[in-house]
Amino acid sequence: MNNKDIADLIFPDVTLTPEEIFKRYPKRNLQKDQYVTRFAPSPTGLVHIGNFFQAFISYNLARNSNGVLFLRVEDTDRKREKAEAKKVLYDVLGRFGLDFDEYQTLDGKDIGDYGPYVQSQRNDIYKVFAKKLVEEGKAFPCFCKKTEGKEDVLKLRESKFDENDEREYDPCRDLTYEEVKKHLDNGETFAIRFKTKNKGDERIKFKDIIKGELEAKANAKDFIILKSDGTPPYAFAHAIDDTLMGTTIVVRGEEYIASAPAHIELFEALGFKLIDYCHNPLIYKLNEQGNRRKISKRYDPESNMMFFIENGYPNDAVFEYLLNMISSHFEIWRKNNPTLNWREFKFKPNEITAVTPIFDLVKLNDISKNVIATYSGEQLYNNWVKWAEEFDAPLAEVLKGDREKYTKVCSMDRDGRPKPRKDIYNYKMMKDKFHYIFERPVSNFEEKEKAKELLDAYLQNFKMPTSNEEWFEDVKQVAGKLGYATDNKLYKENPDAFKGNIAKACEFIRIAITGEKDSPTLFNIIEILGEEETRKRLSI
RNA sequence: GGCCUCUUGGUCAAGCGGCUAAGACGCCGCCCUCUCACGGCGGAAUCAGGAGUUCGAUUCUCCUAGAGGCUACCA
Repeated sequence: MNNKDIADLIFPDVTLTPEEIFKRYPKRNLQKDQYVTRFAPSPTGLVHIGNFFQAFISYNLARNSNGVLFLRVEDTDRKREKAEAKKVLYDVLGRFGLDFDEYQTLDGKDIGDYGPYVQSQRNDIYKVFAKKLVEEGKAFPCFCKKTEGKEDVLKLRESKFDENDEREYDPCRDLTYEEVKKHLDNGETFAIRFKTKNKGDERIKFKDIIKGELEAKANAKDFIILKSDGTPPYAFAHAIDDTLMGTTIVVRGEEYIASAPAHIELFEALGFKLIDYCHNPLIYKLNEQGNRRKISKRYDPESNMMFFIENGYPNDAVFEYLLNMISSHFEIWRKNNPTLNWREFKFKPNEITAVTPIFDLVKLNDISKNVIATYSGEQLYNNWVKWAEEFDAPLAEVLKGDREKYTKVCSMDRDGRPKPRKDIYNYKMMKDKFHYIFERPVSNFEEKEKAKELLDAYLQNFKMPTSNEEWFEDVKQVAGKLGYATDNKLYKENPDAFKGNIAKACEFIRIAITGEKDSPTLFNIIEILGEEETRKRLSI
């Protein structure tokens, strides 16, 4: 009895051979610089910014090289699988408009020739290769008790710390046919483990596109390739799928560097060609002590991509921010090409920054301000309404109730200006920003008497201005008569001779109308509010 | 415990053996006769520490420290 018999014993249903599988996955027809990349998330119920970051890198590599981008859903961990999770994944991807060349639709239709693009539908394929490895003596059935969950693992690890042996050979690695049969007859379930050929003292060199040449201890562990429920863990699925699907470059987080030696040994055992790895840094945040820590879904709302949607950041702002983290050349490129779409920016995988970026909301806000500054008032209005329809329905009704008015609000200090205002970084903040448009503000004057004097005088001769210049002339006249300086130079030379300068006079009007000391050009606001409302606000 | 990765101003960073060590965000000051914003000008602020290689190290090597990752029938 040999390995072939053991293989047939444990995989009686598997009749296909790897060759037959390969026939279903013909080699892709590619030019030499075209990349085939993939996004391979496991559906967890949210899209994490770190995963999205990888997706976005892959997206750019594929698009910039005229290559192929596909989506593969890695739903092999049934314990973590959540209902609706896949829907969430597709929803978020769709919102950001990341389009894939190949994927499976939500209702289960495969688009592309290399499917199924969902791992839970590929179990038959994995088994064929697992059986082959068993036949060749490169893998074996293991009947040991499972380790499950983090706590098990921690305990296991502690017990291992005492041993100096680098090998982790499994007790079941040399079971005879009879022993396997006996376990089976007892009704025991089994997993399939890879049988490492290493002894624990070998070293291995491998290449990472971002980090360069790496060296590490070679794998010396009989790791699982098929769990007892018949599904493969990450390593095995990765080897099979990325080979069959013709991936040319694997973008994944740097937490996988440590397991790369195991993956390489697996590829070799399967007779597969190695695929280029591109281990990108994880995204971090700074904690209170100033240390880095992985951005986490528990404490950092911005780790969830929905954060940006809910707060109304334009997609392009998020993309530009991500690009900024991917490559420091982007910022310079952007400066030199202020009007081009970010999609025009090309980068090579080896140019991806090797150091862990820290998520910086302030920086994102700055980028977002610049993106929003390129919008016309009308565009901004439309985006605002679209956002509000989903996240602030009452506001959406108000905005839609007077399209002309609110388009004007959005146009203030924007349309017809070579250098528009840059103080809006998301749609959510706009309601607060323009609160004085929606309702009369509370006005707090530091010098109420003086303010009233000026406002009364201004109101007395008030007529709706037709231009900014006209408006300013009116204010100057009224203020001048009351003893305000209309010439700032004169005022600076001798401030005591005046009640204040024209800026002071404007401040009173501004506070009366907006409740704020800062606002867009007052003339525009008066124009939007209309004569009646303006008069009301001027009388205090 | 072992293995691996990373370390330039507050943050993001350029640099790839020879520089007064770019630039961006943030901060501060000045200018721009309504504020804010925009814009312009200017300012403070950085090579984790220690050895070594070299005529010369931010750059190469080693050590130390710090941060992070992996060490699951999770990805």
